Amino acid sequence: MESMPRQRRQKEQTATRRATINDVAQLAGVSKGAASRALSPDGGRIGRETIARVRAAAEELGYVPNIRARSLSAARAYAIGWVMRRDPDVLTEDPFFPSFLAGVEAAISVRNYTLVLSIVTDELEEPTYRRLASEGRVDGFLLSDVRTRESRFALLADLQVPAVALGAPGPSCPIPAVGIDDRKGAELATEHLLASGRQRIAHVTGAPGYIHTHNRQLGWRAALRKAGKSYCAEGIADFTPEGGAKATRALLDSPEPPDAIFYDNDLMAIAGMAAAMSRGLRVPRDLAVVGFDNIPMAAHVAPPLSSVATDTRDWGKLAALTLLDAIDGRGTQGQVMLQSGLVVRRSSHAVPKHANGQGGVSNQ
Amino acid sequence: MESMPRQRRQKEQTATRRATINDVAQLAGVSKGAASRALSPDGGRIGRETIARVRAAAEELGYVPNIRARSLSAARAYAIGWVMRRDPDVLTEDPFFPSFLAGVEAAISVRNYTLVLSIVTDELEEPTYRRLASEGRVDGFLLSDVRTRESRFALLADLQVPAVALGAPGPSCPIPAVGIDDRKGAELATEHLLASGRQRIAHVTGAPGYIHTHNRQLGWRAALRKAGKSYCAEGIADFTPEGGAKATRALLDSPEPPDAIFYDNDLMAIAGMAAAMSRGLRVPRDLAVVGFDNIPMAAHVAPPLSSVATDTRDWGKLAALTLLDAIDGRGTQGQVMLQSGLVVRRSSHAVPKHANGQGGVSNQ
DNA sequence: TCGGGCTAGTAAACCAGTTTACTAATGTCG
DNA sequence: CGACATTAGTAAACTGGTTTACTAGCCCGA
Repeated sequence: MESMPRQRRQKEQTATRRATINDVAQLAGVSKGAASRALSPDGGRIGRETIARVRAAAEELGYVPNIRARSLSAARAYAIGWVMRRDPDVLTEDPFFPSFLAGVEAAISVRNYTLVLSIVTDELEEPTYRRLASEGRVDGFLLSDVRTRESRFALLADLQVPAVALGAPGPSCPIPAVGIDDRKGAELATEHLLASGRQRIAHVTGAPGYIHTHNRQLGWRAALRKAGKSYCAEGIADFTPEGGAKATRALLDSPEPPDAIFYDNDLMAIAGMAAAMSRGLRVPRDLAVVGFDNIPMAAHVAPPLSSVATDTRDWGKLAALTLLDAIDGRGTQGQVMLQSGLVVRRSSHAVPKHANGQGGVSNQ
Repeated sequence: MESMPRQRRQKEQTATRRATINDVAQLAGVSKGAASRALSPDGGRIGRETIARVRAAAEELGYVPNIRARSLSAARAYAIGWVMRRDPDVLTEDPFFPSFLAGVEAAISVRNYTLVLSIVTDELEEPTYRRLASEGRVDGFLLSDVRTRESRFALLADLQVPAVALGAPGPSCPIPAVGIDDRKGAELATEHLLASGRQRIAHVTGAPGYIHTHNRQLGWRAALRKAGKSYCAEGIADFTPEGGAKATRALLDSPEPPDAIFYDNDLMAIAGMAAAMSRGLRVPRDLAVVGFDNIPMAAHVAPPLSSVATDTRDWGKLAALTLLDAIDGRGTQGQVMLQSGLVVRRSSHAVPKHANGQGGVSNQ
């Protein structure tokens, strides 16, 4: 009784009550149905003069349609969901986040959609998808961090909700996908290191089991193979600074240490550079480094970090648009790949020929 | 006609349709209203035996209440909103984000609430608040990045939607607030630098106009005053690595350069360290550095960065709980301040006495 | 045995929209 | 000039829940 919603049971109350379509209809002197059609953009079967009168009334009352009522009637949530699974102790700052979200927002807000975001632990991932879908909270999902063995495709088929994968999951993927060309990006980075004269180019991976980790690995390998290199030391890490630092130390401790390392993201690359430098190695002279993501920080560490760059904002925009299309039944089944470019900074500069014997200390 | 939602106009269709409360009531052999009450947690006026029968029926049908219908009837969205204003070109990675969100999610999901997140540009901020509120998309807002001259308080009062401020906006704030003690944190950092023997402790601020920027400035000043220091060089920056680097260079160029800098966040501190080191300064010997936020990266740069740490996950949780209380009318009007601690790493280590004249080069 | 209070349940109203079924008015054509 | 579309509008049904108003049945005491 005491927790009853304050807005109930009041018809003619003094307090400001939000105008409903009934109010608009009454003011315009038409029926509720006519008002509804006059306000809908594709308003069929309604006179031009009536449309004007209704719209004027709506304007005057400051009428904003109640999305809850519309949702119920249209059997739509006018919202999309994004469930991010994040290990609670590895809640690293994700550069992907803000600009990707800004892109999503730009795309969906003009269609009057909103984004429902959940950050969940492993065991809550599936229940969260189920809840959002079966309660009718969202009309579709963005699927980030697609795994190589992806259980969510089956889950979504079961829930009968459209989705768009963020990444390049390959031809077997049953849903549309919008991603960056990880493989190509990794190839670019590796080729650049080769071109700058490096002989032993190692790789520090992101967390295993993810499509993007896998594709970056493929790109690195392909570039090495094309160049006829057999050296292919690799450290398995997890996208975190700590993991990157550890993997770097392990590589440097190996009998044949690398003279260049390509990292699957910038956070690891920055931590890796720090680890190498704290052992007295000079970057880029003794060790060249390239990262991935091109976070704002990359340009402002010492030395500035080369990195593979993508327009994440565009990515978010495109992914969201694709999802809205899928929701509307205009399913583009294909996969879109955004190109990425390499931003070269000092961390991977070539060592000048004449400088080769100059400082002449360390591992040479 | 062709774009008509597929689920309409079908009563007895073979395709799987989600069970409604009518189905449950029918299966249990009771009326719709009885079923509703039997399923509600505080189900009054209903027999124990009936409750059991209805619940069994719901279980059998895999019934999940439709939030859209419930929303309409209860005049609640069962969602909270978070509108982040972000300059599109300064979409820096925000360490605050993921763990804070995880905390929010943990708090609201058990109450069956969801989070609606918007990242908007300046001019879209107010319209977004208006839209989310007047459409009835959300029941309340989290207000981040509270400004010193905050226009959103009036806006929210106008919209008649509860909100919780994330920060410590001071006693004049008309809504409850949950924040970290920025002032205390900054004081801690500054006192630590003083204790490590630094004489000229400068400050690089975050973007001006924000409460937390202001409070950190107050803390820094208070610590200096308490110690009787008159030196108080300050660079105005904006929380971005680039801004931090620029401000650092300006401070170092001044006639009386600092021997320590306290930065308003880690991103700036890391970039600042890099800028200083690229000029040949040694950290911590020539310049001690302390940041704020303690992002995971902080421990993995060279040298490892000292920083003011807060449990952002707890913060998110508490803020969300406070907002839910406000939505339910159980308004705690007060302000909660979470304590933060200092994590000391190498970037601010004291210079050993005997080492003072040892390297004996630079600015001494 | 009758009226009063209590319990458990039903039918219907309600939330605020959209859509359907129907009707009145107008226009067109044979 | 009457049959028939077409158009513009109304009233009512519908979305799927919650809540209210009402009723039937039971126990109890007078």
